[in-house]
Amino acid sequence: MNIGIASERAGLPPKTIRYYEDIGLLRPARTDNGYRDYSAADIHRLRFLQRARSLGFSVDECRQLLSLYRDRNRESADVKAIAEAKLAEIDRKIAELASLRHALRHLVEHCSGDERPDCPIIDELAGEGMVQ
Amino acid sequence: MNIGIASERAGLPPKTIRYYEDIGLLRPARTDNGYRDYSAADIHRLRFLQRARSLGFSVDECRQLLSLYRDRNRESADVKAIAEAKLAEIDRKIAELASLRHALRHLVEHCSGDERPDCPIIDELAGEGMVQ
DNA sequence: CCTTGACCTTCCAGCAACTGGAACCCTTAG
DNA sequence: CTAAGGGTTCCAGTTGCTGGAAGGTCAAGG
Repeated sequence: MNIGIASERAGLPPKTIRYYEDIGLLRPARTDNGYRDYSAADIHRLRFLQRARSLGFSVDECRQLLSLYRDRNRESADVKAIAEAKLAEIDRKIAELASLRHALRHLVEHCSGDERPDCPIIDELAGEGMVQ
Repeated sequence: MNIGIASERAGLPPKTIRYYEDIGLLRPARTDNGYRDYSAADIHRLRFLQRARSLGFSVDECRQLLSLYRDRNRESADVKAIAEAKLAEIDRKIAELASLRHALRHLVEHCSGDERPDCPIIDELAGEGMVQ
């Protein structure tokens, strides 16, 4: 199966698929003319990657998850640990964004947003504002 | 004032300050020996950048804000527009992370996390799970 | 048989926003 | 005189792709 079809089936752009091969996430066969030739198992692997990436796992975490996937003797705790670490990371990011949002919202609410030059947002950025 | 002191005063690493100069965000004087020489105004500018960056503005948005800062005839609406766009972007990111968190949380809760190999997280990633 | 177009290949560069490191210069204290 | 602790430049690497150039391959149509 050529990369175009694989791309459709996996829901990933061809460029991304080649990139994943470059960094060693999969190694499809080649036909005589040098074209990549994807098997059903390759597609499976690509879909696995697509799902894991869209769940926020880094490429390196995907690598770990793939090797756990192939390991018939894995302990589910190993997988859970990765997922939980990712969950904690997502929580941290959400908290950070929420606090950012809070500060920015405060500034925006105090700015008249008209044709006059007085602007509490600029004042705050310049270090003269009332928000710490 | 040397870059080390400027770094302390501005709360930015020297590397970052040099980088900001590289991309044209400021242009400090130089002393005879070639060292950068920061004025009080330079420090002010650096602190402005530090605050704006930590509020989530991109370097390019910082550039716009800086030019609005220097423009005595600016309209506060211009600044407010940038801040509001950033706020909307933050909201989008939070929503995306929240949905990610939801999906991941669901998976983690269904994984026993013990020494057995059965793992709903892996199953889902492999496309055999019950979560869409 | 030739061409056209849609594929495919490789490699190189660039995005954002720094960060690390090498190789070197300047200044000052012991 | 030397060593430490500044400073300088430039190059490379980070993450996860993405765009583009230059060229090979293949099937269909004139």
